[in-house]
Order: sequence, then structure tokens, then C-alpha cells
Amino acid sequence: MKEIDYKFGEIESKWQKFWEVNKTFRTSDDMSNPKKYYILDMFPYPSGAGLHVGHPLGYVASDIFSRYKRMCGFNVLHPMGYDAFGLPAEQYALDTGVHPAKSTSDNITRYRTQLDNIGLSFDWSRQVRTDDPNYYKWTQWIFLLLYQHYYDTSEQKAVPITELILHFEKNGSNHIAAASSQHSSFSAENWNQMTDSEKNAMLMNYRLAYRKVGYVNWCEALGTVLANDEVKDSVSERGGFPVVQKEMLQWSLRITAYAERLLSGMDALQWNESLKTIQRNWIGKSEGAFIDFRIDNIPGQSIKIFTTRPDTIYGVTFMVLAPDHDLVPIITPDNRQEQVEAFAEKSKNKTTNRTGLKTTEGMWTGAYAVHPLSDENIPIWIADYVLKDYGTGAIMAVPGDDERDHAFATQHALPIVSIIDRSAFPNADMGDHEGVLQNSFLLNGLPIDEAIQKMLDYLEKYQLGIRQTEYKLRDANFSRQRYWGEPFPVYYDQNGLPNELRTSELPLELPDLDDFKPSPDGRSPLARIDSWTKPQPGIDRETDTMPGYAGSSWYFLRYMDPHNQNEFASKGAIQYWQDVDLYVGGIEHAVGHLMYSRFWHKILFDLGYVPTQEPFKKLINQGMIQGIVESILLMKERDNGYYHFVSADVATERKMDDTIISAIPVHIDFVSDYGQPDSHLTHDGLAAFIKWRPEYADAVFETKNGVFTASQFGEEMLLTKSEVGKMSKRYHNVVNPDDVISRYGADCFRMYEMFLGPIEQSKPWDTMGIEGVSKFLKKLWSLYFNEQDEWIVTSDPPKEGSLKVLHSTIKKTTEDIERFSFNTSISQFMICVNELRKLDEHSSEVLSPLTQLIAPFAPFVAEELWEALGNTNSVHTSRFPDFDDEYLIENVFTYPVCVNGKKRSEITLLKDVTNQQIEEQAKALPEIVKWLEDKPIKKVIIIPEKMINFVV
RNA sequence: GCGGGUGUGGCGAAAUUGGUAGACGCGCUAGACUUAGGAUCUAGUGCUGUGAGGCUUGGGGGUUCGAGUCCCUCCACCCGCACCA
Repeated sequence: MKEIDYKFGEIESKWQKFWEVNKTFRTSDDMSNPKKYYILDMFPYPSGAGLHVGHPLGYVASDIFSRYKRMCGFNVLHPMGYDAFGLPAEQYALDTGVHPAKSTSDNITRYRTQLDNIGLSFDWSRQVRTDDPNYYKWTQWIFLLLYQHYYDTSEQKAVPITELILHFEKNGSNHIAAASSQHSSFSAENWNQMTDSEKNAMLMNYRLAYRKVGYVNWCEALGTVLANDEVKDSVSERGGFPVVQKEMLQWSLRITAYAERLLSGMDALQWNESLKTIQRNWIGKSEGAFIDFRIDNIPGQSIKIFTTRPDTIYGVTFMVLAPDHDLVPIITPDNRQEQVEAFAEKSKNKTTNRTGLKTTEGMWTGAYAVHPLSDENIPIWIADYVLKDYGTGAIMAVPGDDERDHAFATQHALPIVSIIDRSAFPNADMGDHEGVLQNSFLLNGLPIDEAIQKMLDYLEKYQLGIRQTEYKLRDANFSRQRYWGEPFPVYYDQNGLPNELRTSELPLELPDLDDFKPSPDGRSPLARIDSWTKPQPGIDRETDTMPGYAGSSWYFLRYMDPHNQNEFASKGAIQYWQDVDLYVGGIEHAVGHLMYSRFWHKILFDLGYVPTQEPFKKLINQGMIQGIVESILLMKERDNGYYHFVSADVATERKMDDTIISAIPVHIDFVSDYGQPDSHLTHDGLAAFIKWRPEYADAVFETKNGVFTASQFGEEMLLTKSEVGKMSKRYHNVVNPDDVISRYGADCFRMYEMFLGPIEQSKPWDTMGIEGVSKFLKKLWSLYFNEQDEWIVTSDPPKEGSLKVLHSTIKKTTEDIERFSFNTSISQFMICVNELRKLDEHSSEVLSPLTQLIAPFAPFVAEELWEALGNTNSVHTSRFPDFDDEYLIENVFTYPVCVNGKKRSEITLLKDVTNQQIEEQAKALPEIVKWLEDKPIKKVIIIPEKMINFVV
């Protein structure tokens, strides 16, 4: 029998052209349709590596959904664009001399081809690129909005800085309710007497975008400052280069002002819990109190601490400052200065890498603080476990109810007072909010939560401390000493004061440049172009550029009205589209992009530019498609139990024991001649592998998936190991969707990616199962065409049973699509097609709706079949079929009949029989008679259309 | 350590509100058509037992006529944060 096949290659290019010519997926500008749906993919950074099979997972899912929504009559906005500014393009320029604009554009062209190959239904007329001056004009404009506003903490919103100035002129800093970098007190007179530069400096404490000298994460190797979320374990997330703290004049964004709203705003969002948790942790809210501890014998000096447990204050037996706390040199008596300094110096070196460090090291400063309630003297220590940049950099130590304080006190023989009685809670640990206070005077006998409130009231009443909510969230650094980013729309006058550009002067375009090296002093490459930095005498331009997240923090709004020259998007367009109904993307943006976007959106909301508090109503994190990481170790010689492993870069020498190092990551998939994945190295695969990496021509291989094996070949040996890991260029395991598509077709590729499992789950790429999907498409095709490629669809009435199969498929798949369960919808298609083949069904009355049903998943095949069915429009402009209950209603039902919950038989009965009839007929079944024997029936449970159960 | 999540055949996985566990696909076994099979079609396939039957959703316990699903407890793995005051 001839294999039924369809020529997917021809079909794909035919319909790609058709869609382009007919603008099939243009979003309608007609905003009268009240059913709008905005479905967005996280736009990619167009890297040099191109797309791999992992990227399309989310794209295909959102594409299926948007095709479905369109067919349901929604006006769908489904755009795509490029996050085009960023470090890698500049790094590439440094290495190769290719201008970032050029390499970025080249990459974009390549991405576009790949995306089109997959058959994604984006409205490309709305494409945005963050490096387009027409786009970043508005990025700069939004930055200026931030600069021009401050956060009013009583109104809980952004307010023009001009109102703050009015307030200062009238009242000075009295009754001010504004988020600020530092609190200062001044009168109206003081304010009015300030010089411009003093006023400017003061206002910088309040602006939402502000410039200040501060410690920043400086990465020497990258020649730039990085935001907190770009740094992990003291190395840069990109490249893994060391990051140190450096003092620099930088722009920052006051995201801390929005901490509470960013936290509470999440409650109503349909995001998955783990993502919300990541954001909550990042914001890191803690409620407690600031308390001042006077220092004995040094008038006017006090230690400010933050605590979430003010109830434990009677258990304070010592204080601890961070070793680099500002007060340390002040309070330390002369005779101890030297030792204390030495300790601080030693711990400084440790802090560069303190992850996972648990220590009880510390030293007494020689000074004493005064307990605010008992007036007792308590020693002040310094210790590594207190961090300068968390809280106030100082703690009141309560060894009686804090594990770290307890360990520290034990180590250094400091007194411990038990202040919590947990005898009623044997399972409670130190620090748990269970138990009652003891040895605590006015708090004695109170449960912890009540005691906290009572102490807070008490502290405030006697002005010993204040209630305060603290957040871990830090303001976001917004300056990069880099070329490939948005220039700041500001200039500095003779006094160095920042001045904003007018909207009419935007965009401030990035000048052309051919030397991208950062200056060794940490200044941006832009600083070298005098014509740009000093456009006029007395005017200096900012030479830093904005970070990568600037352009991506609002791009979803631009899609609503991408070509608008006068506004970032028209009021009408924003009013119509409102917000993103569904956002699909990776979880790696949890604390970066998603946090900044929400922050910017809230500011735009406060200023009346957008109608919603949150930009992304529902969010789905697609899982990662992993690759198989193969490591090969080539063993050179052996003597006295030592082997020499030759890796790509260095020869490493290791003792052969249970632990084996991985040296050269290679991937063996898709290296065999016919492109068939083959992770067990076969002879063909081996030949291809050696062709690919000729340096291994003389080696002998023996592999076994997942375990080490070795074969000996003279003095050489080769070990391999397979494991699941990231798909990445450096592991040589990137699978290009183009290869899969050319072999199986785009429809097959799309369906297979969806069939792999739930969208949100990560899974290794494995082509084993793709044949099943391919087979399904051939079977589908065979319902319409026979082996001779003849059209066999008839206008006959449907055969008995086929409408039932069709309609239950419509019902099931519609429900599955709505809940984003595409793997199960595909299963249902398979069942349906198999059934129809069994019934030898070729009626257009059945096949027409089936074609429509499959269209979102396999758009190319569906178009071809839809056309063959005699339609002139695109299947995507047709109406998604509704199921008809009439075909699903059954007048009989097969009940499982159970005895004591175990199924023993089954019985098919009419639907409208009474329970008594059901019981009698079921009881009479021979199997049931046997199981019931003569035991008395205690109870009969009949659940209509579910089951019958006899309890004996 | 804290927080979040996941545990179901040889594998990827299904299973509305507790109601026939393992749908669908891969793989495997047998057969058909074939010079051939890495094509196609048919049948079988959780484990165990000749059979009736018994066992089975990470382990243990509970609620229920009935538990993958609810409750308690323990274990394993993954992700995030991490000396967080």
C-alpha cells in the first residue's frame, strides 16, 4: 500500500503567501467589536543563535489560542516585536566589530523567517523594535514622566513634582507625605533661601527617577553597572563575571515607593502561585518597629534598629552592629579600635561571597548601649551575621528567642533570658509565633501576637520607637555605561544640574559609533564623542544609556497603537484594548521584566494614561524545553591511577574514582547523516560525529545513555555521560525548529510541541514521539484524499455515529482549549480521526467542522483542506464550530455495578428508569448474585449516570 | 533553614464536583501485505496468577459505601530566596 502523504512544504509556502497577501491576521482597527482579546508573547531578544525548539513552545500555544479566539468572533491583538537593545549585541560588536544595529537587524531577519516557518499568526504590521527611535522616543518620554513626578504616600499615587515644590515653598518639609531617599527637615524659609543646586539636590530625594551617588553593582569585565536582579551570587548573570560594589553617580528608579501596591496588586492576578511567591520574596515585606538604643556615655549617639519582634525587647542582652556600620569607629573606645578595625577588615573580604555562610564570629566593641525600657547597660558587638545593607545594619539581639542570636550568645558566653514560655507547644521552635511571654513585665502572660501589638503601642506612646513596614526591595539602578541602549533625554548645565528635553526634542537619537569599548574609568563609549556629549558650550549630555528593561517595560502598550507619532498610544486605542488578557512567557523574567513593567504601568495609571492598575491579567509560564547534555571525556594516558582528561580548553588531571568530571559537552542528536536523532551513538552517528568534530577521529567510543562506560583503545579512553539540561549553544545541543519542520512539516512540529505535555512543564526535547503526530496528520489527510491523491469527500449524509464522535470532539476540545490543555485536545483529535476512519466517513458535513476544529493547531493543512472543500475564504475567518448537545444525549447508560465499592459487573439501562428498577435489575445480574451470595444488603447507593454500589 | 511546586505503566502523559485509574501517543510483542521494512494495516500490552481472582497512582495512617483526588504524617525530586533582624 502506498504511503498516504501530503506535500507539507508546498502547502506551507502557499498559505504563508496567502496570509500575507490577504492580511488574514491583521488586527481590525474597528474598535466597535466589544469582544476584544489581547494575547501577548514575551518578545525575544534577537540573539545570534536564532530560535531553538524551546522558544516556540509558548509561541505555538498562544498562537493556537489566538486563532481560536479569532474564530470565536473576538477582535484579537496578537503582536510580536523585538527587545533589540542590550548587552550581547554590544559584546558581539566588541568581538567582531560588527555594529550592533547591523547584527541586531540581521538577527531579526533570521528570527522572522523562523517564526514564519512555524506558521505563527502575528500581526506583523504592529511590530515594535525597542531600538527604533520612533519607539524609544516614548521610552525616553516615560522616563521624563518619572523624573517629573514623586510619590505621595498619603494619596498613594504619583504626583507632579511641581506640587511638591509648592508645598516646600509654603510649608517646608512639614507634614510632607512623600516617598524619599532620605528625610530632611527644613522650613519654608530654608527652602526659599536654597540655591538652585541645593533645591535640585533636595528634589532628587523625591523624584521617581533620580540621580544619586551610591553603591552600585559594578562589573569590571562588562564595564558596566548592573541592577540587583542581574547579579547572582556576586557574579553577573550574563557571563558570570565578578561584581563589586562601587561608588558612582547613577540614575535610579524609585520602585520602592510602589512596594506595597506591587505586593497587593498581585492578589487579583491570575498568575501561578510560584511566580507570585518569587515576586513577594523579592519585595520582602516585613512589619515591625524602629527602636533607638542610646549609647552609654556618648550623648547624642544612638543605634537605630529594626525588629519584627518588639515583644522580645526584655530578652535583649546585647546589640550587634554590622562590622562596617558607620557607628562602629565612633563608639569604639580607643583601646579597642585596632582590634575592631582588624575584625571589620577581615569580614569585608568575606562579604564578597557570603552565600550560605553561617557564622558566629564577632567581637565586642567595648561600648555599651542603654536598654530603652530597663535602662540596663548592654554590650555592643560587631558580627558578620549582621548585614549593613539589610534593615538598619544593626540588631537588638534576643538570644532567648532567636536561633542566630542564641548561637552567638552561646559562643561568646553572653547572658540568655528566656522570654517565651512554649511549654504548651512542645513542637514549636524558637522564633515561632506560639507561646506566651514571660520575664517581660507588662507583657507577661500575653500570646506573642498580642504582645507585639501592646509593645508597639507602648513604644509609640513613650516615643521610644515607631511602627514601620520595611521592604527588601531596593530602588532600581537605571544607568548603564554602555552604547547600545536608549540615551537619557537630559542634559546638564554649567552647574551640573540636570535639565529635561522637551517632548518636541525627542527622540534623542543614539549617535553612530564604531568603537564600542567601554572606557577603563567606567564611562560609556558615548563619552568619547565630543560632538555628542557637548552639543553646545556649557551643555553636557548624559553619556550613560538606559538598561535593557527600559524598552521592555511598556512595549505591550505600544502594540495597541504602534505608529502613533504624537502619543505613546492613543487614548482611544488604550481605552479599547485596556490590558493584556493573556501573557505567555518564561518564568526567568519573574523579578526583572515583570516587576518593572508593573511598576511603570502603575505610574502610567496614576497619571491617567492607562485605565488599569495591572498590565497582565493572566499569565502562563511555559516550561523550558531541555536538551540532552552529552559530556565526553577523552582520556590520554594512565599512570599510577591517574588519568589525563583532555578537555576543549585545558588538560585537567584527576584521580579516577567515583566522581568523574565533565569536560567537553557535545551533543549527538541530529548529527547523523539523515538528521535522525540518535542519542545512543550508533556507527552512523559516530561517523557523523567524527566528521563534525574531527579531533576525535582516533578515539574509540562506547556509550550507554545516562551512565558512564569506557572502552579502552591503547592509551586512549573515552567516557560519555548524558543528562538533561539546558538547551544552549555551549552544550552543542540546540535543536533548530527549521530542521524539524523541513522533515515533518510545520503543522506536525506545532502539534508535537503541544502534545509533549502540559505547557507549564519543562521537558527534554525528544523526537521519539513525533512519528505519532505525523501519522495522525497523514490519517487526517486520508479522510479527504485517497492513495491516488483523489478527492474522496462526498456530500452524502453522515454515517451512523459519526456526528456523535464529531460533536463530542468539538465539546471536549473547546473545553480543553479554553483551559490551555492542548495535549488533551490533540488526543481527542486522534480519537476522532481514528473513529471516522473506522466508520469510513467522508461526508463533508462531518469533515467541514473537523477542518475548522483543527485549524488553530495545524493551520496549513486546515487551509488546504478547507479550500479543497470548496471554500474561498480562509478557514481562520470562518466561525469555530459549536457543539450540539442533541448528538451527545444518550438514552441508555452503562452503569458499573459494584459490591462494596469494587466493580463486579455492568449493566446498560435506559436513562429514565427509576432507582428501584435499576436496583432490581442490577441485583439480578448473575455475577452480582454470586458476589452478594446470601449476605444481607446493608445499603444500596445509586448515583444516576455514575454507578450502582451494593454494601453488604 | 524558609517559601512554592511535583511524585500515576518501560517512556511522555490522561482522569470536571471523590464514582469503571492508566484515555491518547511512543516503545514493545505477535500477525498480515511484502525482495525488503526504519512503510502501512490488524490484534495485544500496569503487575501477578493456568484460571476465577488478587495487587496497583512515592511510603504509612485516617475520613467514606467508594480516595490518584479530601485530612494527618513521613520520604524523594525540582524551582525560588537565603546570616532578612
